[in-house]
Amino acid sequence: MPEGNTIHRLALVHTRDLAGRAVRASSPQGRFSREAARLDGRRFLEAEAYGKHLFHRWHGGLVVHVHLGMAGSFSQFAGAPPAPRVSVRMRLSVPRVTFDLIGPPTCELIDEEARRAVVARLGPDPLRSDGDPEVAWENLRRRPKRTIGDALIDQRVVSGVGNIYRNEALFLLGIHPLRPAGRLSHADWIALWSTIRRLMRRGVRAGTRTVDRLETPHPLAASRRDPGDDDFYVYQQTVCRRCGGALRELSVSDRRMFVCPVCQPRSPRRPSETAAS
DNA sequence: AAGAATGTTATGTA
DNA sequence: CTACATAACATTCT
Repeated sequence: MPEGNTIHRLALVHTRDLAGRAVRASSPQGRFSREAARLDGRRFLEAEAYGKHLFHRWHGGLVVHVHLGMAGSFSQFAGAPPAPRVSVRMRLSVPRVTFDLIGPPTCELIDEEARRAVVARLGPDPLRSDGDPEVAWENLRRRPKRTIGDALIDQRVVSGVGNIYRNEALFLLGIHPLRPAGRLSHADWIALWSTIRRLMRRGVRAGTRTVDRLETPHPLAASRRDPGDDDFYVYQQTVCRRCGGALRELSVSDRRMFVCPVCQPRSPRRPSETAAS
């Protein structure tokens, strides 16, 4: 699988809910717009992933912008679609398979300028070849008092990191999520960046990342609550895999985190790092 | 069966 | 301008 900037050729079959009604415009967040519905029968040129965002470039400089949100996924089905849902159905031009976009995602038709505006608000993506850890490091240093756990899922700092990745990455590096970002050394950050990238690559392989997942025919691996759950080091676990002690559960940025109080000290272990700011 | 969950954003407050 | 909190969104799983 190529590194970052993955390009796929797609064809949009239709944009309707599965009951056949035109996709509705719902909340400001759930932007299934009528414009998107007008895409019927026309073709995408390419698709690109940036962080958690998908951009399907299209004729006339238009771009279909998709975000899978929290529960969203591309699901594959054979034959008749399941119960009526709001969905966007697309057909890949290379493997001839139909996918449905299900969940509370956004799907909107934008132009190239708006696409650039979306990307401009995002921090570097560790999975992309243009993802620069130094840019993220600067983003981090601009917010030294924030906790690293909070900063990691801020898409303006780094893009693509969600709650599970931050849990796993901070555990692997022995960093407490409540440690202030300013207490991380540059070396800490570089290690964190590559750990995140490694975890993301594994996620892609397991089928948790949308665009790349289309290349990886493992539909069963797609559900997070399927067998893959056992692969988590700390997320939703109770015992530390490193020291065997009990994990603690705490809320960071209003989301659950699992932390080993022994292996993830709140202050850096080495006294020399206390000078780093 | 009610509640929580992988995420973002609009809104308010400090 | 930053930061923190809250609710809302649609769906699935516990």
